[in-house]
Amino acid sequence: MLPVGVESAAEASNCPIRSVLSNVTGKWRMIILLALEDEPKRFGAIKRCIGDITQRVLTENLRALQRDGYLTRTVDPGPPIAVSYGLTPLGQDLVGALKPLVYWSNDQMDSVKTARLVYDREMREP
Amino acid sequence: MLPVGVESAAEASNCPIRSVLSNVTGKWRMIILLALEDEPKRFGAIKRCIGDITQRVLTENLRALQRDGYLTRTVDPGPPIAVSYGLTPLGQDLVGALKPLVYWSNDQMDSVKTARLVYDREMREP
DNA sequence: CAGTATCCTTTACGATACTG
DNA sequence: CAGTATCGTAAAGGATACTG
Repeated sequence: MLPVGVESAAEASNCPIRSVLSNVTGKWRMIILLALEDEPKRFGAIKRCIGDITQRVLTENLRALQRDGYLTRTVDPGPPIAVSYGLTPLGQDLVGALKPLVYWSNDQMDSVKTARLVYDREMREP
Repeated sequence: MLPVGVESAAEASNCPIRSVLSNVTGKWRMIILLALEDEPKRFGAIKRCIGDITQRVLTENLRALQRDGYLTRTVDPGPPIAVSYGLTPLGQDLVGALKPLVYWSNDQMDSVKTARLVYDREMREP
């Protein structure tokens, strides 16, 4: 396996997990990427598709994904203005690598929830 | 693909990404799981292996991973006390699903860093 | 429609000291 | 050795209002 440790702060930028993967994790980024899997979508469509994300946070996360090269941003000045976001080839590749993990999460959701119940019960009173 | 949207807060607990995967992401959890891939390790060994994590944060994240059923915690009361952490079968399975993504991050690290440079240059002055 | 701007709360993390 | 306790900082996110 690849090494997971670093000895200096400078070295952390050479760690793929710290420099690449940590930027895809977080609460919303995987969800946004998956929302664009099938076809490009406009800002409002992405927001409605996800449901529980605010406009400000969606904008912020779209920018970060665009910066890392996963998304394209296409502006059709209207009026009304229409901005469309789509996966780049790199983004499509990432989603491909991400999907096994998403399916795994779906398959093991019950196991994880059960584990939490057990832990919370056993740890409450010794 | 699985749906990524929710319409209520209660519904979010049925979303595998929100309820399972989001708990594995974050700055340290994948790194900790990978550090235990080959064999169980004691607390101090994990800390040395990762390098740039504090004792408090390591404890916190180990607890969370244990709670979700990915880690076992075995205490050998000393003195001196020795606490060993290892992957459960569920945890091993998760690491298996995680590795393709880690290798992908390693392979595409340069692409991502280049994308960031391009974005930062182009967005500085229009 | 697709953002910004502002304000506020929560969460994660870092640093350090102390303990069975 | 493997924590816990305390304190402070920084990043992420939520709510709401405003704009070209």
